[in-house]
Amino acid sequence: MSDDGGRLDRLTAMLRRRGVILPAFEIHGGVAGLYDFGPIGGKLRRNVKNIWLQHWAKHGDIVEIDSPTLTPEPVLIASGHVGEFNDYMSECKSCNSVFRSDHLLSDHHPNPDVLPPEELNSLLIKMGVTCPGCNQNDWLDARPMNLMFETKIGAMRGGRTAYMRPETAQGMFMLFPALYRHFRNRLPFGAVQTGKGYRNEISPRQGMIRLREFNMAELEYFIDPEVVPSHDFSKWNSMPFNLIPDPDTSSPVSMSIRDASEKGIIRHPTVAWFMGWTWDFLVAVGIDPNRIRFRQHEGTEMAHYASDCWDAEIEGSYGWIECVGIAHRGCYDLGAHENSTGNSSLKAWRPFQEPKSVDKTILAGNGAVIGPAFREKANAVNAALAELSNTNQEYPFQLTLDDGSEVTIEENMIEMKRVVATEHGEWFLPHVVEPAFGIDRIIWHILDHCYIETEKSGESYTLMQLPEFIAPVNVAILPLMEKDGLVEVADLLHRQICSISDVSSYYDGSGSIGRRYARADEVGVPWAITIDHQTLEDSTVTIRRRDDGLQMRIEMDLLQSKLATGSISELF
RNA sequence: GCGGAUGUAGUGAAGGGGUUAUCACCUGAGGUUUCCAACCUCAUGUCACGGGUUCAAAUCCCGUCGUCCGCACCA
Repeated sequence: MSDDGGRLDRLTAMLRRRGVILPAFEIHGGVAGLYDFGPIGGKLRRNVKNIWLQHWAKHGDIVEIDSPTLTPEPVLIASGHVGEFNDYMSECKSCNSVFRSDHLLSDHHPNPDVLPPEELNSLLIKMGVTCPGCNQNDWLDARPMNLMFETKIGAMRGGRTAYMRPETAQGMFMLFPALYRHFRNRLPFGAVQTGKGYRNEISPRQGMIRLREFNMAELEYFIDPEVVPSHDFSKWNSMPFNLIPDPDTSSPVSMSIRDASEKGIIRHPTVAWFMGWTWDFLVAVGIDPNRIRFRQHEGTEMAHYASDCWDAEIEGSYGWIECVGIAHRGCYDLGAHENSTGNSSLKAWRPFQEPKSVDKTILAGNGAVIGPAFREKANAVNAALAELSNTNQEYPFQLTLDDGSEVTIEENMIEMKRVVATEHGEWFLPHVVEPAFGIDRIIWHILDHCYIETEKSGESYTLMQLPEFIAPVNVAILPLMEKDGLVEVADLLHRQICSISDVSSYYDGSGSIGRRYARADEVGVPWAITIDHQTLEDSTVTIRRRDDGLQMRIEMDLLQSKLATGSISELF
């Protein structure tokens, strides 16, 4: 937290005053961790989301989907969220401090996070673990702290338990079969989704940084783990990234992502490739490139699903904050959903280069003997026999079944079978690389980085240097005075500009012209259009550039066509 | 969840058991003004919510909720 002389306070006050971002439900007292996007903020978020979507859509193999926020419990049990977000907490009876039970036991057990609550309780007593606050050993029973919002599907009693989704990713996994068909069974492909996620944080702090309801934007990119990807890193070659690898393997470096990938610091090329695209996106929407770094998760902090994870962190008024997580999730999710449902539609087909002829001899059970001998276990015995690689057994031998039990196999139970088959390919679980963006945190840092406090004729002056295509309002329409027929011309121009798609304008006729320029600058309007008496004569207006106040005169028709094509800046 | 601080116009602050609650900026209306926060006049609050004490509460007390800081927690 840098001492910024109150800049953070002035920025948040401005964001409230101007309707960018403000606490939600304030007249009822407000709720921590819930924020409104006002008229300016709402459009800003829309623009950021649209650019994000377009950033991925242009790859050609990534499509947008949308799935419910309300998620039935079994989905989140399968994904591991019900277990993972159920950290157990122990409360000290004498001083009421609360700690994570597994953290208290970290010196007494190799991995206490796997223990059930009864063992946590007994181990706390047995090991004499004392409260870090008051040094007493007197604990209430550990109870789960579930960070998900729970609800019921079904209005009456006995509905199904559900949760508000803690991430959007599961929706993409549920849609894997539809995506696989959509892409004609060919990997790699991806799906993106933007929307709300929910986490019932214990104590949300730091404004927009930790929210209870937040905007996320996630991409799931499905790949074949056996295909070595050939990504083109050339556009980032001359651009060293600030990398903070897992301290166990390497120390912070500044190097190109291609080199980091080739040296194995980034463990998978596709992760490196998405780091590049992530960097492009962040810079495009107005994040200061010098205040971006990528930090690799250490083994211990890696989420339950990830095999490598890099966070894009952005430096702002709250220090370095992780705003994007790029995780290699392996086949964890698709496998987990297959296992818990028994459904096998989450696989992809990998054809062999050449069809494989399989000509092998296997041990097959003789049904007439095995059936009567093992009865209900007969199927398991046959399955275990089929998996035996050694067909030259000495009889009798012990066979281990899937459930761990052993049976004795006699020679008369067995028939040698020769199997001839042609295999054209195989089914496999795709791996997935997931870049997950915290939209609110990114928007916060855009505002933080673009908020400029300067001086103008001795007075303090603020301006929001948003990139043009992010700006919530594209142009401000300002009649020099509200009389002599200037209002009518200005109002018509305003409505004409608003009818151009993806262009927004606001009309401002109150106060001096300088004051109105200042108001527009404060919320980052890139262009201010002034209607004066000359406009009435020749249909020209002046256009002023936000960042330097430079003005030029232009015909209204040309202005509109330039706005429609987003090419105003070419005029200067 | 614990401890401390705190809640007064759109924003930021001052005040404080007594009738019309201050200040600055902002915002709106009118006037004035021919291009960078000019000026003049006027307007906007039941002082977080609920209860209590009192003749009288924005002020004192209790509770609730929120916010900030510290602790703890945190993909």
